[in-house]
Parts: sequence; structure tokens; C-alpha cells
Amino acid sequence: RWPLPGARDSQLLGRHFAAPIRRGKYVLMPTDDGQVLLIHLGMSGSMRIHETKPDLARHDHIMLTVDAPDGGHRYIVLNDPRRFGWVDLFAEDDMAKHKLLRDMGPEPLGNAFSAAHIRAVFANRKSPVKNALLDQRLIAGIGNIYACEALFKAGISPRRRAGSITAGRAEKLANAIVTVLRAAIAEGGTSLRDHVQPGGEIGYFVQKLTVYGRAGLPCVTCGTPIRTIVQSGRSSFYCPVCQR
DNA sequence: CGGCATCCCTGGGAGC
DNA sequence: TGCTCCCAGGGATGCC
Repeated sequence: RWPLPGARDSQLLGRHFAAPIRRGKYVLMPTDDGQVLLIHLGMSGSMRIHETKPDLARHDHIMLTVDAPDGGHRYIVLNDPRRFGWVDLFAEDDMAKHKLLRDMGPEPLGNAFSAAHIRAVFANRKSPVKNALLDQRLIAGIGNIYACEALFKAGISPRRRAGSITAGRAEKLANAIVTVLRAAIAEGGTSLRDHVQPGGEIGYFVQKLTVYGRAGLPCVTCGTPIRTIVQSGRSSFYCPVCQR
């Protein structure tokens, strides 16, 4: 998405990667010499790991050739048709102050996430709760699909002001977020188009979506047609009866 | 600071 | 079949 002024492939040549970690929607790959390779897949990006050297295809931007423990090689390819994703390479010591990471909220599947956290960061906020869920500074890692699905599960209208979320609603919302994310991960993600797992498998959570992409179709709970509205430029899908 | 519109980019599907 | 238009999983940026 933007150039890497300081980064050269030679900075990674011969290095070993430690176990990669995920933070929000970022993949972080630390090296044995104190660097971190950061990757964000944007809307259309994917990373695939090939057993044999692949021919580079359209929109393949980066290929990492790595030695594998079995003595062979693996080829990690970053593909991103829309180029909304980005890559950075920086010193591990700078991670805490990294512009893209420093302000990120807690992991919804981590210990710091709770109904109390939701109440604290939503308090006095006038924006719709849907917008607040997409704000990575409040909670990390929730995207448009899972925001819609979690709000449906919690019975909360996406239009409700974030600041009006009571303790009871916060409890339902926290549980819904965790449940939806765990279920989606278990299904390998939501493959609307571009998403694939590293082995190339698609994700099947698309078959379990209750509101996202279902405008006009009956609510799975009450049969009322699912409604769609635009909030800060993103589509929200919800049941006007079940979600208040 | 909060909130909103705009922009980045390609490609698939709908409609004609 | 081919054209145009609209829309899409994200988020930085700039404006009020």
C-alpha cells in the first residue's frame, strides 16, 4: 500500500523467524535478530504456504522462501488484489510505540476483554455501537462481518448509541463477540471471495452468517426481513425486531 | 477529541 | 457477449 523506505529484502536474508503472533488484524513475524515483519491483509489479502516453489500469479506481491525443519523449503506468498493491505519491517524494540500498534485495544479473546471493558470504552460515546465495535482502538480485531453478527447475537441494534449500553447489554455483547469469533475461527473464517487459509482452504463461516449479506431475507429467529443501512461508509445488517 | 466523508485499488456480479 | 455501474472483508487522512 505504501513504500518501505528503509526495508530491503537483504534485511531478512538468512534470518530465522520465531513463532508468528497475531495482534488484532496484524500478523507479526519476529526474527532471531530483533526485527519484526508486520503484515496486514486489508480486505482482499491472503497468505499461502506452498510446499513447492509456485509460479507467481497476478497480485502476488511478496514471496518468502524459508527452510523448513524437515530439511525442505516452504514458500510463503502474500497476494492482495486490491492492495489495501500493507507490510512493514521494524525493530522489535519499537513495537510498543509503533504507530499502527500502539493505540490498539485489547484482544477480544484475551484476558483483558470483558463486559466491564466494553462499558468503560463505550461510556459517553455518541457514535453508534456498530461504529464503536469497528474502532480498533477500543477493541482489536473486529471487522464488519463479525460486528454485525455479534450485535445480532446480543440483540442490540447497530444504531444504538455506544454510550447507552448498560451492564446487561455489555455482558451479552461481550459474550456474543467471543462466541462469534471462536465459531468463525473454528470454521476457518468467512470466505466471501478472497479469503483463504495458508493451505488454500476456504473458510465456511459464510454458511453460518445470520444477518450479514442477508438483506431482505427472513430473520432466522423471527422471520422479519433483515434490514441494511450504511454507517460510516460500511453496510450494517440487522433485524429491526430482534435487535433494539 | 469525536465524527464524518473521502480516498486508496481491483474485480465480480447485476442490469441493460 | 459486452458494456457500465455498483459494491466489497479495512483503515489512514483530512476536514469540521
